[in-house]
Amino acid sequence: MLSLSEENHLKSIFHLSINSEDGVSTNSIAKNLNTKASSVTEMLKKLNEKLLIVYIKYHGAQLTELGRKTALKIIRKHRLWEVFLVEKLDFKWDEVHEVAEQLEHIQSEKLTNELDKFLNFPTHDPHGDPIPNPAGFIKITPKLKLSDLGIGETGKFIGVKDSSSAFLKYLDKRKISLGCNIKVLHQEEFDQSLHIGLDETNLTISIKSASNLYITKI
Amino acid sequence: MLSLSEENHLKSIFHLSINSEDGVSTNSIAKNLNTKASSVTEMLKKLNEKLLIVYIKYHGAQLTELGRKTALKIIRKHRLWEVFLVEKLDFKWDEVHEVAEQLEHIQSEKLTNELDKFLNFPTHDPHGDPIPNPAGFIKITPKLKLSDLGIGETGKFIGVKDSSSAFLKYLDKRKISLGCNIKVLHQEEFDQSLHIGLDETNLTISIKSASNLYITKI
DNA sequence: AAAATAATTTAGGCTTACCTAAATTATAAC
DNA sequence: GTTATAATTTAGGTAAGCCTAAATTATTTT
Repeated sequence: MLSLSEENHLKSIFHLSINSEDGVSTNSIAKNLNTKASSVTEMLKKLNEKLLIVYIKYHGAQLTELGRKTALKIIRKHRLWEVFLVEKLDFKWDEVHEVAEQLEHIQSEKLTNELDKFLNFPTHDPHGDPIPNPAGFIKITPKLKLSDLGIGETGKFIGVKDSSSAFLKYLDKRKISLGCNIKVLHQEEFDQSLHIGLDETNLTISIKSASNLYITKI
Repeated sequence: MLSLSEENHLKSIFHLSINSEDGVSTNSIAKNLNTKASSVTEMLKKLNEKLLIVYIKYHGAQLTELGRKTALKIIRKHRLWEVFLVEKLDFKWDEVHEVAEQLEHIQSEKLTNELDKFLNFPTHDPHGDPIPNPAGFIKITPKLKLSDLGIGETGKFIGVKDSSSAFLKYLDKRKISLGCNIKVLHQEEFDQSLHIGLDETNLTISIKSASNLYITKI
């Protein structure tokens, strides 16, 4: 079993890996975790010993397959809890992170899988990020925005990019809620604003708003 | 903010206080937490400093009002999570404890109170123990068993004493589930078994089973 | 390519929360 | 009320996870 700090380092390396082909640097991890480089070095040695990363002195760290799976299991929990908080406990999308950071470390496979079932096996968290399966498998697809759709296409609303309270209120007022289907009906030439069709109503949103909505094609 | 270990010590002292008028002994806490007396002594000094307990060398510890409230807030979380696990995630009553031990340490008042609301403000956990309110207030009432009711009285089923899997299956089969109302219709003189009325059906249960069911009078 | 700068690691400390063994105090037995 | 026993505390040590400052290695500049 991994310590809280080990888990956090793994997660950090995973997230930082996405935008970097080779090893993740000591400094970037330190910045990410709000800690010092020397502390990170220590931890990298330990994770290397445990075969979770490959660490070469002065050349950063890379996750092994085991490390990747382990990180994704933690991320799975994080994202499931985020869905729970938003869908069941009325948290706003910008309030969930801090709590999910704690909940992701709870150790109980049964808990995680039952939660998954209870939430009806969600595929994405409220920020539009995909939820790994129990084995730590994830299908990486580029995040699609509503503004990426062509006329006539339909997308399922899975998350927001900017989760400012102003934007969330904007969505609330227009009854645009997580999971609803949005069809792009027409685009204004003048300002690129989009006419969209929701379950019941049609409405117009700015291109700026549209590029703030993550969707999956249907 | 308290550390995990501080929280566990407080909780332990609270539970051990119930069956002892004066201070809780160092040894009993050590036994309860699976740790050594010397470690407990250290912690008692610290909790005393923080005004959570009154600790007198060689004479054990007693919770202060602050310590009691603090302990009860942790216990509130523990019991709410137990309800969640049983009611929403299909955990059995004997599977919840280990997970609730972890969940009780999550820090977020919003989370706790939203969970409470989501669960519809339950008054008791699946073991029949009362759930403190957000301020850490609890009404201590002796645990009432179904076997304590008189003929004609009705109780709400709030928990079990022995949560062996055999007994839980017994309840399942008879559709006796948490929260249902049970009316005592008649008692056999021969073996003291009870005829009881459930929401829909009537049935007979042994006195042994009846004394294993915690209820609140209605 | 040497020098300057930046990144990283090492060395050595600190705190928390444990531990064992020895010393001290309380309690029970006589 | 001593004495034996049990409970508790103190002293001193360990591991994890953090830190600062100094030393080392990489990288960038010139």
